[in-house]
Amino acid sequence: MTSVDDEGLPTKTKVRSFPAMSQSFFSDDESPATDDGEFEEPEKNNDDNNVIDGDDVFVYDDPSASTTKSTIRLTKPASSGRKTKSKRNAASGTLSQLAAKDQNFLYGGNNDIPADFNPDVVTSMFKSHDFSYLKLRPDHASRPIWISPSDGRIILESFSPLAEQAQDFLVTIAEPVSRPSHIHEYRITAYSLYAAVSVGLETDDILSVLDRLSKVPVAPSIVNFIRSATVSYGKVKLVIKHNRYFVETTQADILQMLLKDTVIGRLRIDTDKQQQQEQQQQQQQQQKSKTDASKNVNPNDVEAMFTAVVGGDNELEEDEDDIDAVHSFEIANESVELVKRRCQEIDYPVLEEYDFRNDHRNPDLDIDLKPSTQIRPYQEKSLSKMFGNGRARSGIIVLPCGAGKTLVGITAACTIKKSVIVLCTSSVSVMQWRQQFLQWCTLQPENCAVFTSDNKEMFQTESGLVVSTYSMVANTRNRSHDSQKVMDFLTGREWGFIILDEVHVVPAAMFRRVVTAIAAHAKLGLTATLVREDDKISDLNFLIGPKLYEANWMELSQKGHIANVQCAEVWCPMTVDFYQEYLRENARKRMLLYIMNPTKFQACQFLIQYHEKRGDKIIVFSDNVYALQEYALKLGKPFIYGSTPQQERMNILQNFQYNDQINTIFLSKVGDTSIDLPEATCLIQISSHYGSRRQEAQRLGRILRAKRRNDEGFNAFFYSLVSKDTQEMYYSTKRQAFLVDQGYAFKVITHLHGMELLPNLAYASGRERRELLQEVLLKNEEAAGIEIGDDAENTIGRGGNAHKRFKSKAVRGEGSLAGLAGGEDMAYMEYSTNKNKELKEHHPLIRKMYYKNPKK
DNA sequence: AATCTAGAAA
DNA sequence: ATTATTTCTAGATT
Repeated sequence: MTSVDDEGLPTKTKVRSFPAMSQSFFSDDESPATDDGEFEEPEKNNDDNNVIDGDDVFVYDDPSASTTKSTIRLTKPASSGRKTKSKRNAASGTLSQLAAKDQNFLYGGNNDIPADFNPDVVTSMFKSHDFSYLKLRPDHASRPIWISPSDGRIILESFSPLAEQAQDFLVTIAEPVSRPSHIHEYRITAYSLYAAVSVGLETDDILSVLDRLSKVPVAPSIVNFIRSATVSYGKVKLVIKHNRYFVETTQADILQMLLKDTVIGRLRIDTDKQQQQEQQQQQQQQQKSKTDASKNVNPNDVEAMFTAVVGGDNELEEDEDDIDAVHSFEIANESVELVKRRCQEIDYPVLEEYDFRNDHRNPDLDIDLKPSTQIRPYQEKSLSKMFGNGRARSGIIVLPCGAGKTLVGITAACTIKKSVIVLCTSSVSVMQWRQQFLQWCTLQPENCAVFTSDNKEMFQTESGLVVSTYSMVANTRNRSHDSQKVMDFLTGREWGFIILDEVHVVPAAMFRRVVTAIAAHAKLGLTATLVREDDKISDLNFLIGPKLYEANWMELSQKGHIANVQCAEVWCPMTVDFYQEYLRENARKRMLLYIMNPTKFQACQFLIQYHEKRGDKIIVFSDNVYALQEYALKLGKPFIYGSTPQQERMNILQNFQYNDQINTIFLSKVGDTSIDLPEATCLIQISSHYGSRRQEAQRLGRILRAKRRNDEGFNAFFYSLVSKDTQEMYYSTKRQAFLVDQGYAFKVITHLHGMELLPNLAYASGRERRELLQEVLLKNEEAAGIEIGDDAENTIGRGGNAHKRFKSKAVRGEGSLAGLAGGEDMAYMEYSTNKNKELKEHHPLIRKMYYKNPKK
């Protein structure tokens, strides 16, 4: 059953590529091991290897026994609570790491943790701790979770009868870390607890439910952690009054504490004299005491701080007089972010709730869902987290693409019924949001304004909806006159509600400005992928609010809300020629070589043909524009990339959607965002942006909304084509991490059965392959800055980009322009011969060395 | 009014 | 540690 196509590959390569995926354990449908004693290795069933549709087309690598074993060992102490010494040496990792095929070791050479292992992803929980002292409860088998006493990590057995309830509960109190099929991992953090309490759970509820579900008694360390994290919640509020921000608390001692805080105290600003409120005098007093305190007290000296607070008799007396009074001080709009961040650090996360029903200062907006609008259960669930106590809570809702994020936002807006502002990433989605609003609810078009570069409207009524882009609002550079007018309008009023589409972009320095620029009582962030490759994602906690709800992709797919997707990674061996060059070139040039790998091209061609026959609509993604054009032109398929004019794009997309003859399109990065793609059922990825998990997930999302999803046994397909033994394999693993955490299992396909038999297979002959190689090398030279006039391919593309390139060429001199006019073939010839010479000049010994050290 | 260009930013 | 590619807007040009 297993067949590996290793023809023509260096021996070294063959050996190193053999260890296969370890996630087979998780993707197997066999029931996981029980709790009594040793885990049993799941029986390997070779028939199960052929997963896709039962067709005899794809052959997968057999899971290697050793890898599987180490995987199983790891899960055991997690679910049973018993950990023995012998198990500590197993490689460690989060479940995501375990579930993903661990390709890192391909480069590490052994099973030790490679040096480039990301410590954020992998914890040493199973490696350095011994939990065998924990006593299992007699009825542990019927309890589904286990909690690590050291770091609040929770392991859930998702096959337990109680799993579904437990999952609902855990999603509320903890962050989902990884949710493959059998074992789920969560983590309790201060912020997740804050979110839990903010949706209405009491400390004792949390503890008692945890205790009921846990296989071992909940450790005192965890109990303490939960108690201390939840006790200070909700004491500090941030409210907007007349478009200004106030920090509020009912407890004077907390106010004292905040004012004495080194960060927050300084950010307090004097409240306007005209705006005097009853607590004005109090504030002055407190300010005095604050300055006193900060004079005398070294902020680093906790002891002194404490006595300063306790010793301040006069304030305390005052406070006792009016316990019910609200103490507050004003902060500037710009300081909001700082204050929120600081409050979180000192464990007094600010509460941002909007009591919209009792807000009579801001005019209501006449907006309601149309009666025909249906809300799905999970959408309702996410909204119930937001409006849990009759108020609007700021936070983030995470739903996969195609699951109806827009409708969630609209429903929330219809609940609050105040002026709404929607921000999204591109002007295309601006129009979509507007259209969706008009489609799903009773909002009148005159209440609905759009603010983009070529459309600057304001609503004339006293309340309404504005849709805009982040860059439009965040822009600080010179604005046009109209733009400035609209901006003044946006910043000069109070907004009831702000919807931030694709929130994961917000933490970027530029986009976070919008959060401070616009005063909104309630904020809702929507996203499918709450991950970034930098560490800024946690900033969302104080920029917007806690994560209110995160859908389980697998669950939605099982219930038919999103399509069921088969993910596969196709390993394409490099041809000998290409691998030789690959080993020789520097990192930058290597990329083109592994993307243009002829085997990969063939695999792509084969997959397209196979799926077109099945009647699938196929999208091929390539980040690299050169490769995109080469592939598309060679296969005679339409393609869209950045500089494809709008008209052309529409044309191609329309054809793709309705024309039976056009079943495949090629897309560059533009397909990731900003294009409203018609539905596709198959997706092939030939090149991608390094290790971006977000991009991978976003691309997968393109096939989740397929209408045929409810057909019996319908599957959508997601292929990632990877050149074997190249950098690409490493990136590929990183990219998949998010999806693997969502429970997707990537199958590894090492051989596409019948590919060689494909008629008119591209690059079947050695001559064609060499020509391609030369072309690619030529392209490399050009990219490195050598002037040659080989840009002819680009002009064939449907892009308006052509002129751009011509222009840049023209600057370089008349000679290259002449080449463009018709001499390009000559250029090819010339460089081809040069390359050939270079090839021969390499000493055989040197080549051998490269084989030995493929990393170099 | 459409189209292009530059600069910034992701 | 960082490229390449793409987007966005405002303003100039046709």
